Amino acid sequence: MTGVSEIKKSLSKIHPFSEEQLSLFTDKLIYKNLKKKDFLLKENEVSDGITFILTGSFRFFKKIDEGELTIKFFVENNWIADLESLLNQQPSKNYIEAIEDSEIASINLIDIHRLMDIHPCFRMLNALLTDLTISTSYIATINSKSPDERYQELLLKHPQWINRFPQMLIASYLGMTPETLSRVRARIK
Amino acid sequence: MTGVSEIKKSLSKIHPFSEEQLSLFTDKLIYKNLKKKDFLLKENEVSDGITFILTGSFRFFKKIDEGELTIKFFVENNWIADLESLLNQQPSKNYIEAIEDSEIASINLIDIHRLMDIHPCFRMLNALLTDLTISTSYIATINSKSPDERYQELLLKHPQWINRFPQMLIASYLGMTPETLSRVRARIK
DNA sequence: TCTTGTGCTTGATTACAATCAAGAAATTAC
DNA sequence: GTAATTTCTTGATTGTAATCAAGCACAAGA
Repeated sequence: MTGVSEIKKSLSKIHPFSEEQLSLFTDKLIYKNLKKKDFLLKENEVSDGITFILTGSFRFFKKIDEGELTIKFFVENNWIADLESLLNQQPSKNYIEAIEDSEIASINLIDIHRLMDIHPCFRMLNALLTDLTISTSYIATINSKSPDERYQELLLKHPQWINRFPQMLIASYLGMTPETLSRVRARIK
Repeated sequence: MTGVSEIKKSLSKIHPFSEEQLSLFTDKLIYKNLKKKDFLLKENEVSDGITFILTGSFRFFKKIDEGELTIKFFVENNWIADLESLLNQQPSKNYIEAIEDSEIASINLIDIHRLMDIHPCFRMLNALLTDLTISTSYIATINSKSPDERYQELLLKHPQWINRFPQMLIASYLGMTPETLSRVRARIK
């Protein structure tokens, strides 16, 4: 039970790869278990590939002054990476940390490039990158909505996150203090 | 004078393409002139390629409620695109508008793919995508710095922008009202 | 089991940017 | 070149989220 089928399913969504091609890809995967609070990537490290989350969850955050700013959450059956660091092979400005104990499978950038060289169709893997970008919607929400609206938007888009992750992290993601989030919650439900 | 040399220079920065390869690329370029306030991309359109700015400037923004949120500025000798729309070929949630009269050269996504199929080294074009992402630093600044600090950071990073673009756009980029920016400027210099 | 610590809530206060408003300056249009 | 429109500045006021603070709930650890 390596969870390889979920990975193949994920790849099949972006392109109708043949079973043989899928296996070429999954043969390159490196499996790992991370404990809660382990880091997948730290500031100044260079991201060396992309990681599929088999089980568990992660947060993508940035250290600022004394605090931390949570930029994204990632849960099982999704790919995760620091795009800025990965594409230009430059030191990351961010952290990726396991929120829960997690099982992951990673593929190296070098192996991805080799695959692309062998089968041009693997350039379709680029489509995976979209989910790794910071969406303009997120910025718009943070920037122009009230705390109440931001929370309600999260309730709509990712209701599962709210009970799964500590409120301080949710608050950080929504760009407000834990106190404010607590009051928002009291107001809303 | 097509400005093709600037484009070759830009490509050479990401990979040592041969002169022949560079020409294969530039042969596919489509040139165009845009007037101030013309749109390169509008909401719900699907981005069909990437564009090199030969002269002029653009702003990447999103409509929110009654207003607009400027997310990025782009000036000459840089590539521009809506990554989210381009990679997944989905309708854009954003606008790209010329701030000044501009000359541009665009290459189609289909042509990029063809190039990648012919010469695997063209997969290095992916490195161009980094500049098109929204950086976590931007979010951190918007989210955790005071208006004064945000302005000073812009003074350091992009001093040329401040006189080149209208203050209402700068204010929108810095996530504050034009009134606040005006007061910040009065305080700071 | 008790202790220690972390996370969450609630309260009081404060700081500060948004808003509303009006006039000046600058740009655009005719 | 003048009029018209938009942008920028300055002022007064207000709303609201951050901050500071204290107590509670719960979990982890000894």
